[in-house]
Amino acid sequence: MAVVPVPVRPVSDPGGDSGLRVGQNGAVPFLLLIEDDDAIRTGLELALTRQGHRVATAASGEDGLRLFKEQRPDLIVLDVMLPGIDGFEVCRRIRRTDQLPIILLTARSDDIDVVVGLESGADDYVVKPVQPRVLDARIRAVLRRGERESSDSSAYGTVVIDRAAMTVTKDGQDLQLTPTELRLLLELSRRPGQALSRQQLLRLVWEHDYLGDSRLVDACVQRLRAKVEDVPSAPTLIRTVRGVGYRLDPPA
Amino acid sequence: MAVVPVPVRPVSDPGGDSGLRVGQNGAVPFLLLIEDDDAIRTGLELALTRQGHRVATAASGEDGLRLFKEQRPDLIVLDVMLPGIDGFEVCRRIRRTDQLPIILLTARSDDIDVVVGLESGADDYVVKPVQPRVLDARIRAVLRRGERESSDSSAYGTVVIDRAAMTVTKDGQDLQLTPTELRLLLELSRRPGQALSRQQLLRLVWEHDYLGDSRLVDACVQRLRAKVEDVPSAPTLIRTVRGVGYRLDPPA
DNA sequence: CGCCGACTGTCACAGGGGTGTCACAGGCGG
DNA sequence: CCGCCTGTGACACCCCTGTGACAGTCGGCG
Repeated sequence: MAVVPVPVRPVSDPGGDSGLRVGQNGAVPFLLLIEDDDAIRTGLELALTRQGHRVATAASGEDGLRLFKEQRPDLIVLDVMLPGIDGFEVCRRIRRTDQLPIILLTARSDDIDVVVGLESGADDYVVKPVQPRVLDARIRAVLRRGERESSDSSAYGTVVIDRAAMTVTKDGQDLQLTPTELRLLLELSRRPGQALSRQQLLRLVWEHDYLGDSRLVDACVQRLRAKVEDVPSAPTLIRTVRGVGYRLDPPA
Repeated sequence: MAVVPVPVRPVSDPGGDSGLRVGQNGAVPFLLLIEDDDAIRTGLELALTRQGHRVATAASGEDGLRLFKEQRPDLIVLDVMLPGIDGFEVCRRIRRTDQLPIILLTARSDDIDVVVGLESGADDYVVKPVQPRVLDARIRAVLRRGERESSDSSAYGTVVIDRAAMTVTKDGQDLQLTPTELRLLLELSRRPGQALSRQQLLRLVWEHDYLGDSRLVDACVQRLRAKVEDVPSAPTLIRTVRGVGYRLDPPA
């Protein structure tokens, strides 16, 4: 029986991405709000700005498309009922070339509209009236999804852990970790800076409660250090916490 | 773990066709539906199956988590009100280790719930009662984000995969791949650089959940390597990820 | 300052498990 | 009827892994 020992990334979210994926970690999201109703537009702009976004606004589909091309926002909040070209069409035109997240905003709550909206390429569909904090939550959810897909690897100095490829590289070249070593490193890297006891590591990596004392964890840590550390005898990544266990130090 | 009274149905397959549906955006989505209400669960399972998904179901949070670990679905539809651990908690636990899309499903439409739900890591939040076609549209919208826009042809060194022509060439001349070999290579190439477990590959290429251990995948990989690799005994394209499965390396 | 105990690092080795490989039989279509 | 593809089981090999013993190190205490 071939038990898969390490969590495998779901197949539906592939590794790299070729589209432009803006909105980095930490950076302030830059939104484009396209809405023709002055009151709603101003109100939402204010609310979203308060919640920490940068907001550009447009009052028509044409303006919206133009502004989109100029400014390259991270996300678009798009009203459906617009004079001229409507929201669905704006959405489709943008989707012909770009992949950025689009949230449709509408007063119509017909199910068929939801389906049409989502099929024209939108990522979410929100019905007015909407609480600003709800819209904010949905914006963050959509942005979060994008970040997840583009960055599923973490770096510790020159050591890079790629969870999708299930590989660990150091100075760009592949470290040939064994399955157990990889699991150990993945579990440690899931909680950077946090000390994990041998007991915890046994449960997490070996999946059995082991009360007896053996040098199992130590031996595996040693082998891992031999591959990961610059100077295995003076480890800087996988630190020993005396009396407790081990801890993976985040990069300085 | 305590035995849960409600039986867990592993997988229901949308009947009928099993042709080469690798052409466009790939395989049938595999969903996990976690919902304790029998009527709703059965209804949604039927509806989603009709819409072309493969669906596994669970009636409690515990069952859901267990099934999730076993089956590795592409997406989870998760009821919030569950006996035992609730949907929010299930969501958070899954998010501790995995990135797959999660859609929360609930009868409560309080704004605060939406915010809490999305912040616990969900990708979308749908209020019951929901039209199956709306849920389907939202599922597809969420999955669409994760799909890499795969071009019609991609090159891996001297090996060129032409999705339109459904041919694979090496150094310009046609490799006569068998249907299964072709599907395997196409599935791998849809996620370059991502390690896929044998179980995932069985689901994607052979479309059945096979828990027993046979050398099926290995044998097919071997045959594929014999045709694709320069030195089949030292593969550079289809790499083995020990303890996990296989991975198609993107060109350097 | 030095001793002592407890904890940790290190290593070699034997056993086991995962993977590559192959041959064969059944299935399916030409 | 024939040939190709495909799934299966067997088998060997190699690497991984757990274990125990021992040495080295750290901290505490007198």
